[in-house]
Amino acid sequence: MIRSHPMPSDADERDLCAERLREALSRIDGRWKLAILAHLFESGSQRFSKLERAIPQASQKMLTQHLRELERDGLVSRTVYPQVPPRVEYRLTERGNALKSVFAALDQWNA
Amino acid sequence: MIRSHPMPSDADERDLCAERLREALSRIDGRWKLAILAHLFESGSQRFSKLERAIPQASQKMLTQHLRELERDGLVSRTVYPQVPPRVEYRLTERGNALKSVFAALDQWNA
DNA sequence: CTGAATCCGCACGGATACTG
DNA sequence: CAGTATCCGTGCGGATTCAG
Repeated sequence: MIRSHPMPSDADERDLCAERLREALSRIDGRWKLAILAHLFESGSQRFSKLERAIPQASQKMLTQHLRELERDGLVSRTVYPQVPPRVEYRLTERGNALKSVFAALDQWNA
Repeated sequence: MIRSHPMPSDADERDLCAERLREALSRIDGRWKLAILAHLFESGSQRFSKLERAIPQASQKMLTQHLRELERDGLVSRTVYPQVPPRVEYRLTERGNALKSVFAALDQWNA
């Protein structure tokens, strides 16, 4: 008989683990995401124009796009203050802050 | 007077740090690198054909290419046994093994 | 001020065929 | 067995323009 829910083999476990890690990495993958996160780590919260001036090499499009992805993945929160001119603040979520330990491990490995 | 070797500002430090982290990440970035590393973590050492069968979704080209990059970056060592048919073994270097702590941190964050 | 929309080039990865 | 070599499609990121 062929099981509809076969026992996961060691190979399956390993491959799934690699896949999950890749998924995790994909959330911080992007030309300017680390730079964005670094600025938010340091300042707690930044409005859009500040980030723009802080990372001048990044185009407006990429900044917006990366911020949207970071927001979608729950690493960054976006707050719009209803006023003119518009004002939007980005800050790290708890999950975003939890990345510190990952970066610490990575930095240590890198040294 | 304009210094030829200006003191690095906090901003410079941060940006450089982000750059270094990105460089570190780039070494494990690649569609199949994590899968390769996972197999090597588990088995210690694998020959090319074994990896090929273990990761059938990856094309031969990508497997070779990623292995070359992992070797160039000092994560994996490549040993050729001069015989016919040829036999090549890949194994993790110390630096490659040291990635375990990074993956552990990443996995914990991911949970 | 904070975006959205569009066009474009290039690098990455996939498919296939060939080689020592 | 363990690769090269080649072609090709897609997606990411950059530059520019428009909008609320």
